Amino acid sequence: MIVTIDFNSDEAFYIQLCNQIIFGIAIAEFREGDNLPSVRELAEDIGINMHTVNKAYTILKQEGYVKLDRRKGTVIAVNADKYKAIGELTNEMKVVLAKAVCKNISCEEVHEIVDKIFCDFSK
Amino acid sequence: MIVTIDFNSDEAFYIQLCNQIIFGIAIAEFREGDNLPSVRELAEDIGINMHTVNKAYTILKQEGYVKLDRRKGTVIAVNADKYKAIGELTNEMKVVLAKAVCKNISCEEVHEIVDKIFCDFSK
DNA sequence: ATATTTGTTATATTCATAGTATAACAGATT
DNA sequence: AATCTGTTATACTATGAATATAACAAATAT
Repeated sequence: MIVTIDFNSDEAFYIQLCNQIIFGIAIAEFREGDNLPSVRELAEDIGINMHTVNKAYTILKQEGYVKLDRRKGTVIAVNADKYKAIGELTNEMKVVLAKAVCKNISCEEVHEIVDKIFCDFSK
Repeated sequence: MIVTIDFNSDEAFYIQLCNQIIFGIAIAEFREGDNLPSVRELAEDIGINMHTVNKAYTILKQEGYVKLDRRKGTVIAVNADKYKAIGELTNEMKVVLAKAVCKNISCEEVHEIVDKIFCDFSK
């Protein structure tokens, strides 16, 4: 998978990295057990500092998307604490859906968007 | 509506303000034409600086949730550019739903969460 | 008319975070 | 022994968040 950085974005580099790797897992381009490039290698590839990549990896580890394997390095390992995940998802959705309601987007229209996104992930 | 600030949150004050006011519109606690407290009054009430409140109001104006009425001050006025709103909603949902997919949350479970949140808004 | 309130703008300061840079360390591999 | 992994420490720069004081134009109220 090709990880890229938008240097003009107002989003922090380490956030962009986290989101792209999570995206990669969602579309199954990264699979359980796959190892990510080393912090130094990835930093070199995309032209940013090693510590910024390390920060992203550390967060992904805390949030249960990867783990450290002393043999391979950082590998994909999703800790599916579903109960916790649903709670976090609900909170994030509240903010997003409040905007939708303000803009007169209906519940049915949201469902359509959800279906479309899920469909995109599985192909 | 009572606007509050979580001083221990890692979210910026002005972001918290924006989200709460958007929330207030979504649950119809704020209605079209209602006027918000003045920047100085609200800042005084919640114990933060005037400019921080002004920053939130400026963003809400840019994103089409309020407008300036020279007579009343800042009033609720939702600019429902639905086409644009759906595009923004879709982008925000992609990030949130990617996490959901990683954590094995199904499309149906997301629909249930969406319904529950929409239900909460309309009461 | 005068005083007050509205949002807005300008300037300056403090503080936290993001990102970079160089260096070193413990485990594991080659 | 040399090389790779993530990790930690320290230091620096730049940017944004939040505060503080001050002033301005437009509208309102007395």
